[in-house]
Amino acid sequence: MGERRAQVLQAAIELLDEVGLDGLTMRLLASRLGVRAGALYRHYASKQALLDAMVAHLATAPADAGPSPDSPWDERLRGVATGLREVMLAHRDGARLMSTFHHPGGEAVATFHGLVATLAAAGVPADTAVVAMDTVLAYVNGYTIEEQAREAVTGARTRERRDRAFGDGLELIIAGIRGFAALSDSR
Amino acid sequence: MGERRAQVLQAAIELLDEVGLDGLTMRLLASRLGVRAGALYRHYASKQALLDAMVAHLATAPADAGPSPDSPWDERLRGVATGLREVMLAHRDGARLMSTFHHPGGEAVATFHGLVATLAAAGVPADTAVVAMDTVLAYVNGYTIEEQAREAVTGARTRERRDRAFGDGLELIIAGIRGFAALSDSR
DNA sequence: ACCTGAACACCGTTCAAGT
DNA sequence: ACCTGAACACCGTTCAAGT
Repeated sequence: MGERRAQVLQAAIELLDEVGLDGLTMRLLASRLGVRAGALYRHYASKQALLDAMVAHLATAPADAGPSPDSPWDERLRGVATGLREVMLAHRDGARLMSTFHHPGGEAVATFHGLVATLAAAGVPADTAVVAMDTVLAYVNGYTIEEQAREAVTGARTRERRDRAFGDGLELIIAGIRGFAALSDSR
Repeated sequence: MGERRAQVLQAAIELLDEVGLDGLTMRLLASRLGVRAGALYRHYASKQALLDAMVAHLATAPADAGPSPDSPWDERLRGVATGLREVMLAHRDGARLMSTFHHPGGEAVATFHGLVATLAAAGVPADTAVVAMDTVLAYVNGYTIEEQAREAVTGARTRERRDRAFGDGLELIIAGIRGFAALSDSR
């Protein structure tokens, strides 16, 4: 059934990479599919619904391939953070697309809670574990949105340099989490 | 000379609070001023130029009133971070507006370097100080963008709760900076 | 100096009607 | 099931011409 629907979604993602989020137009997308704009509304109720579907699809991409679930919490946290950034960087304006509207897609909630549980098991108090996750996610979103915004204007900065800068900030936050954990450990 | 120009800018900011960034239209703005859309282009070369002017104006708002420049670095850092969030929260879609395009407006660069210098003077190695600032700014941007995005959809969460969550994450990062500083201190 | 009128090249969305 | 044609109510932007 949702055969054509999937084709529309894929074409939309390809078009995103070509023209960016602002250039992504129902009319242009329709012309790529050899169809008039109105026809798209048979498959998606609105442009917003299509964008939501794109986010959902990109978020369930290669997913993790991160460290195994029984690795130490800091390694798992690094895996989630860099994985999330990777997903965002995989497509033009990916960070802006994903951050603008994400009622966190089900599976994301699961890994979130799983990681919070891991932190808690590793000695981080439960509420601090939640703060830690929220902080890391805000950092990743903020860093990557800026990264892609710059990219569009004044290129420069190799991927290597950006990876290092991102990792440095992440280590800073991890060190903070460790400090909090140690603090409540020795009470 | 730039008399009318300032009126246009102010009307644009008021309209932003009323209708949000997506509702802010050259035609609607013009009608608020009792004028046709084309007339606005005598004062701003494009909508983008007007948005840039809005960012510049909002960024130089109440500014800081933060702790004095000879306070300890962590207090100053808290001041800058909460001040930045405050500026963004002061207007509807403020975070999105400011993050989308900010070639950092001159004065912001100054406080940035000043704070890096303060961190360095407090024993943080110079390069770690830069990482610390970048991390804090990414965190503030990421946190506030999400905060305002949620606000538009599913209200809830009192201002108090949001302030506390923001502050908790900030303390986590500050703890991380402290750890880095102590690490290189004792080498 | 500032504005109008009118146009140009676009948008998202709807809906009868076709195949 | 899927698409066309055509419309509706919008956009940003330009530019002669008016005062």
